[in-house]
Amino acid sequence: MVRRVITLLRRRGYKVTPQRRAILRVIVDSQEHLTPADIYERAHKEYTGIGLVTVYRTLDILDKLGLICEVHAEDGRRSYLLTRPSEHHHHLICSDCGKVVDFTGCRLGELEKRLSRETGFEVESHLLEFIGCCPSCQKAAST
Amino acid sequence: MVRRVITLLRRRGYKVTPQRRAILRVIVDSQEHLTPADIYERAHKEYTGIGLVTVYRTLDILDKLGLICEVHAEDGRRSYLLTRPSEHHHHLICSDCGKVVDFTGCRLGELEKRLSRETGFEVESHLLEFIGCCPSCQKAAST
DNA sequence: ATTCTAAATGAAAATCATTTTCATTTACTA
DNA sequence: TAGTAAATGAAAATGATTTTCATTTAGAAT
Repeated sequence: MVRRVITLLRRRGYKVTPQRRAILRVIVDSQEHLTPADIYERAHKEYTGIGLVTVYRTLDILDKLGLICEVHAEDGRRSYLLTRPSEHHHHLICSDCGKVVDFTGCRLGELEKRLSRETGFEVESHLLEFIGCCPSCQKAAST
Repeated sequence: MVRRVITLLRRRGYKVTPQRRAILRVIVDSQEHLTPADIYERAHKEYTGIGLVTVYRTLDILDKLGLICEVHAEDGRRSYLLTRPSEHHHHLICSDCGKVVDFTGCRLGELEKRLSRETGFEVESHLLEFIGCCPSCQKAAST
């Protein structure tokens, strides 16, 4: 996984630095969505010589290459998640603990067509997120 | 419209100040989505003795009461729009000029049920935004 | 009408995430 | 192995939002 991304980076003319490796490893190893600060904290343990700025810059690149994707947190902060090879997907976010579950199959093509027809917009993309309470937080809440 | 909101504010125990009236009038008079700074600027013309902080605070209240709703801008800034009485609606946002068009009828109930079944989440709400290019920006772009 | 009090306000400072700057270092090409 | 453009880190800048706190005020109570 990391190897795949590294190859892609090189092919696109980006240099592969220890910082970028560390950041990548953190993202790949985690199944959660992480804020830049989270990633910094973890990567820093592995490779001390790394700055938060570099994390931001690397995340920008990875995002641009479509290797990670941004999650809109409710408070406006951003966080990132590794893009699954399945491409087009959306998030189901727990409003309590922040856990993120991916899903695909949004079936919004029909709606998109309708909107184009009715408004004249040329639709480029969409953002779909469900907010809810995950099973373990439901359990915790009922205690 | 403004009157309706003012009544609601009073009923909920909020005081009706000239600042709040000015902010309300700005929001009701505008069909666009406005950032807190936009609202401040306009309200300030009408009622000079108003601060940006008060705008933020008032927007928080109006949002909490469901009278306005937040729009996720792509750059992470927020902006607000009067909630139409039609309730549940979503946005179609022009990536070029930022124009926002509301729409209803998202038909996500089916998907929501599927997600609940598959993940055990208790879905509370969802966020759906389409990003695209509005007719006038399309025209401008082809010039 | 006047008094009273909790709520609301504004100015300034604090926060906090993110971006920019710039001098230094480094990955990779030739 | 040397040369160069890209990458880095530290610090400063930015910009939106929030907090603090002393002062004012809306609206209830008298």
